[in-house]
Amino acid sequence: MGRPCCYKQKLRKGLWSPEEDEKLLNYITKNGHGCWSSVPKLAGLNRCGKSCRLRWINYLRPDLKRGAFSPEEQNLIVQLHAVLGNRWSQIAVRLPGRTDNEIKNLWNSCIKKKLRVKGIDPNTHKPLSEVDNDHKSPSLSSETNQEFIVEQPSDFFDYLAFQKLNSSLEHSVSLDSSLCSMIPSQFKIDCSVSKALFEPSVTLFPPSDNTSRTVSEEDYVEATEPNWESNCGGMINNTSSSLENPGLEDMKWSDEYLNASFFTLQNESSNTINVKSETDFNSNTDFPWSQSQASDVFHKDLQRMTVSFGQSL
DNA sequence: AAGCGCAACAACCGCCGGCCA
DNA sequence: TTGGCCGGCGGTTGTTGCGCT
Repeated sequence: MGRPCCYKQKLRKGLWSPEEDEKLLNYITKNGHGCWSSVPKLAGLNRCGKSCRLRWINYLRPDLKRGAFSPEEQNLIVQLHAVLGNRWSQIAVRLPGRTDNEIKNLWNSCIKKKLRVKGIDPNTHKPLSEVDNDHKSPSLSSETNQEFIVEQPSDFFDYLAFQKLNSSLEHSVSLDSSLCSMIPSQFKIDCSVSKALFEPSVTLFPPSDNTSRTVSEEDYVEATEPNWESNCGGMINNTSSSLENPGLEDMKWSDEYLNASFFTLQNESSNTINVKSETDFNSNTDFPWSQSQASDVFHKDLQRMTVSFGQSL
């Protein structure tokens, strides 16, 4: 555990030369990567397999999108971060052509700062003033570099990052019934009794054109003056399935769940904001990776969620 | 021109989980 | 069941380029 790879050999480290890039690119183009540990030897590189893998994934892969992140992409990252936290690889799956490393760097170097300037805590996606008041809250270790760590099962809604109780709704968030049924039983009371209000996904940029967007224009939050009261909102719809399903611990991660929309944001005009389900993403013909790969990722993610909340669903 | 600070990007490190003998 | 190997992930550090003084 933790042993540096290829520690016995004197392998080259640091920046990659154009010659090394060419060797690796040529080799993988012709042969595929196969077992990464054998790639450097076969490609004639004095690098460890891990380094080759990273170079390929983050730089040489032909399906990478080059150039700056668009405002739409940045908004999407913020929205996804609110849901997924620091799971960069999960976020990257939803941004075709972008790598987890790239997104992580953008977040740490740029987006974090922009959110703070706009008075939003990048860890919790709450207004900074609220976060200050929440310092005693055990739910988030915001003072450490372990961002967005859910420490208690009771923080299920913190995990979803839209947590907020409020009775005045203009926008509602309704969990898909199938997802609601996955919520561990100890949270059911929140589903059925309280209106768990969801803060909106924060956007850094106003919609600039009519390109495909995850969030409808009506739901754009004026970033310069965040109006949580009017934009937050929603409740986790309790459904009969969630109440009447007594055997959560026996529940399996069936295709039905995997194909279900993760959740849907609704505003009063019935426009919907879909946080796309894996199925939606898979249907994107531009998506460079296989459906099974993406599905696996989603499956894994959901399993992690259950582990996080100490339940086997 | 030199020095400095900062932002962006690239790469490494340590850990974890899955797989397999 | 156990231990080693491997790939993947997220945090962190190092490097580079640019603007400012």
